[in-house]
Order: sequence, then C-alpha cells, then structure tokens
Amino acid sequence: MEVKLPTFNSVFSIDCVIFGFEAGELKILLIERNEEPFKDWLALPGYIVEQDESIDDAAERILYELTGLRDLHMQQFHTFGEVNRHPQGRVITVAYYALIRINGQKEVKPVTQYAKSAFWHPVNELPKLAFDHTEIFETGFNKIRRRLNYQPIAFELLPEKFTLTQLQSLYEAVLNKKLDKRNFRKKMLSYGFLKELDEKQKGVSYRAAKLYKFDRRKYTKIFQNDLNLDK
Amino acid sequence: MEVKLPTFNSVFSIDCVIFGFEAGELKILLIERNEEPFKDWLALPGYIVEQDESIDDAAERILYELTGLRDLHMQQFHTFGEVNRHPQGRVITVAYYALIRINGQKEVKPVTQYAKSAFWHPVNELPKLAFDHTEIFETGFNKIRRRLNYQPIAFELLPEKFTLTQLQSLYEAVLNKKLDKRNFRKKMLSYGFLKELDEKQKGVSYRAAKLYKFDRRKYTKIFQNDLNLDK
DNA sequence: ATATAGTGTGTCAAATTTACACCATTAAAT
DNA sequence: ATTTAATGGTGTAAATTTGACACACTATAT
Repeated sequence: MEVKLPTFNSVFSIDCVIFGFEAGELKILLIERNEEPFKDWLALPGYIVEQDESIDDAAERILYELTGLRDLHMQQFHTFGEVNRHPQGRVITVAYYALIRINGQKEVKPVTQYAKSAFWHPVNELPKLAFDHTEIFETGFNKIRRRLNYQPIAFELLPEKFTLTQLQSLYEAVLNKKLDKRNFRKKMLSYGFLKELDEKQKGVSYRAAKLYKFDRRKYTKIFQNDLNLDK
Repeated sequence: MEVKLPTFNSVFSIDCVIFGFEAGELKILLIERNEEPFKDWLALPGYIVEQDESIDDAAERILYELTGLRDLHMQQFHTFGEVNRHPQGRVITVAYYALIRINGQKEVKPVTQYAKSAFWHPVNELPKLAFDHTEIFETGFNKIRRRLNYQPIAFELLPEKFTLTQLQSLYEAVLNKKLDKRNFRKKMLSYGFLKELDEKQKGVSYRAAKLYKFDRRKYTKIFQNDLNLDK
C-alpha cells in the first residue's frame, strides 16, 4: 500500500514572547499590527512560516522582521491549535520565548510593513492583545517562571556585568515575590558559577556594588547531569 | 491594507508517546506501520490532523484509530518542525504524551489499516523507530521524568488501588535509580494525598501489602498554588 | 515446621532553608 | 565639613528536610 501525503492542510505560524528586563521591571515586546484582522491592535510578534525553513529558523526570521532583533536564543514552549483561534481560518501557531538584555539594545523597529511599531511593555497591566495572544503570553510567562529555577535564564536578561541586587530584583519580578537579601546572596554564591569581578558599579549616587559575571562554563560543569532533562 | 491568509503551507501531524507500566517495567506503545514510507517499521502512533479539529482532539482521534485506546488524558510536549524530518515533504508534528494503566486494559489493536499492529514495548532497549520518532520519544521521556516531581502523573500509570512498593518501583523505573524504601514512604505519606484503604493486596504468596488510593481532591487542595505553573 | 519473599517501621547526623538587623560606603545636598 | 539619602554587604541560630541505615513481621507454599 502506497499512500501519498495529502496536500497541505494548515497554515502554520510562529508567535514570540520576548522578555526583557529594565528598570527593575519585566517587560515583553509587543507590536502594533498593520494588517487585518486585528489591524491596529497590539499583538505578540508573529507571522507565517515558509515551507522551506524549520520552525526554529522561522522563529528567528519572523522576530527579526517584526522587531529588528537578531540572534536571540529562542525556545519553543507550546503549540496552539484550536480550530477558531484565527478568525480567517485554520492557523496553528508554535509559540517561542526568548530573553534578552534591553540595556544598550538599539531601539526595536519593524523591518517589514506588517507591523507599524514595536516596543517594550511591562508584563503587569498588559492591554488586551489580538487573537489568543494573551493566553499565549500567560503560558509563556508560567513557563519561564518555572524554568528560572533550573535553567540559567536570568543571566540572559541582565547585562553581562551585573550586581547581586539586580539579579535579585529580576528574580523577584519573575516570581512576583520578595526574597530575603542575605539568603539570596548566600544561595547564589554557593552555586559557584558567579564570578566576582574587580569592578564596581559606576554612576550611582550611593555606595557602588560589586559586579559579577555569569560563568557559563562552570555552570554547565556543575549541572551537566540535569541539563539533558530539558528541551 | 488587507491581506488574505496564504493557502495552506504545511502538513500537520500528531505523534503520541503513550506510557504504561506493567510488571515493574515502563513501556510505550508502538505500532507497526502499514504504509510507505517506513512501511513495516516500528513507529509511534501518529497521523495527520484534519482541518476542522483542534490538535488536542486530533491527538485523541489518532490515538484511537491506531490503538483502540480512548479518553486518555493527553498532553502536548513538543513540536518538531525540521524541514526534512519526513522524506516525502514538509510535515510538522506536535508530540503528545499520555500515561495509562496497562493492567486490565483490553488488548490494544489498530482500528484503521494504517497500522498492522500495536503493542507495548519496554522503554529500555527500544528498537530503531521510523522518522525522528526516537528523538520524539527521548524528548517525551525526559519531559515526564521531570514532571514526575511536580505533577501527579505517577497515579495515572498505576491501578486505582496500589501498594507503596508499586508506587516506588514506578518512580524507580522512570527516574532510573534506586530509592530508599523508608525514606520514600515517609515522604509520600507526608504529603497527605494518599488514602490508606482497609484493603490488602490479594493473590500474593507472601505478606500482603496495604492498598492505597490517590486522593486527587486533596492533592489539588494542597498544591493549588503550584498547579497553574504548568501547561 | 520451615523456607521464602516481600512488608513495614525509627533514629540520628548532615545538609538545607528560613528568619532576622545593623554597620559601611558613596555621592549629593547643605 | 557635616549631614542625609540610598543602597551595599555581612552572620548566626533555629527549624526543616534529606539521607543513611537494619531487622522483625506476616502470609503463603511446601
């Protein structure tokens, strides 16, 4: 019995939840749509996959086109396939997240005309988003909240050199709760993957804090066993 | 600007990793394919999604058609979208897992002709599988291994009434390591979601063990805060 | 009766987690 | 020069959790 593949049966898209951290606040990247449906609405950056690109490649391309951001480490987290999630027909979407340092990043700006603008928006008090993007965001946020505990994702959000207070306030923003300063530091430093630098914070009008770096080599050495459990 | 959706751009399928537990061994459900490509190969149960069904619905339908199993609680865990994962063209697949009690289950048997047979196979010493199904299996196995620690999935694999030794041997099979009997029991019982029954094991030629039940109501009460973090 | 196979139980040491408060340092303001 | 405002940086003790460890009990089969 020989069976040939059916012709294509779905439209396939990617949506991205891009987290950034700035001024002690967790933010995500939104775009203002320039197309129907949901023209002028705010939405997650997302678009349709081409036939000859893997979904991981598509995610990178689409994010670039809508925001100008490149070379992020994006990770798939869920696929949304309700029949009616797109008003014009069957569209299945794979959602990705990435975490980036906003600091010093040149301004985000769409490269194509599908979006009018792109900008950072605090994750608290998000407006209504197009399609089922609010649900996609929630799912992604829950994912990284959980992963924060077993993946070194915090360091992707911070500048290369950071203070322990910055690190803590990031944890607090993601987990949405206060942490104890002394315990937090003790714990973080005990892992042994933070490298204390000889440098201090600059430009602050109070006692400057020591700067630290994330040492990925040490991290993977320490956690090599656990690492494979993820994907 | 009005843009209409492109015509369909991909073939979209579902693959299922169905775990069962029998005789102290963790198993998954495989089928023998009856179609090219990979005719006669062993594969995960999987097939193509229809246009008018959600992916969750499709997963249930496809599993039923290939194995005769119904009403499992299936959960999506990853989407595989490499361009060349299917030799005949672009096929994106969403992988689902489910866990079921093999015990007393009537024999698995394909309902359609796409599979010649369906059967349980121990997860150790799996043969080569069709397509990228070995990778899909590995990813799924890692997923449930991790979820075992924060989701009550173990109880889906056991009969309704089970002994603590059975529960422990399931944990050992999934985590692939020996656990300490006394510590395991102490811990499990301390959670408070296991209900001790007045019944004992029957038909064993040694001291019969007490039977327990998983009390889902208590479980959700205890862990209501953590629950939302998953999806 | 006895051999067999698995059930069921407690303690102590070590490690981890939690709670908790004050002095030090710097720049800016006076 | 002094004060103020803001944050940096540090230790200890109690409570909790984890981990290591061994033997008597019970039901059945012979």
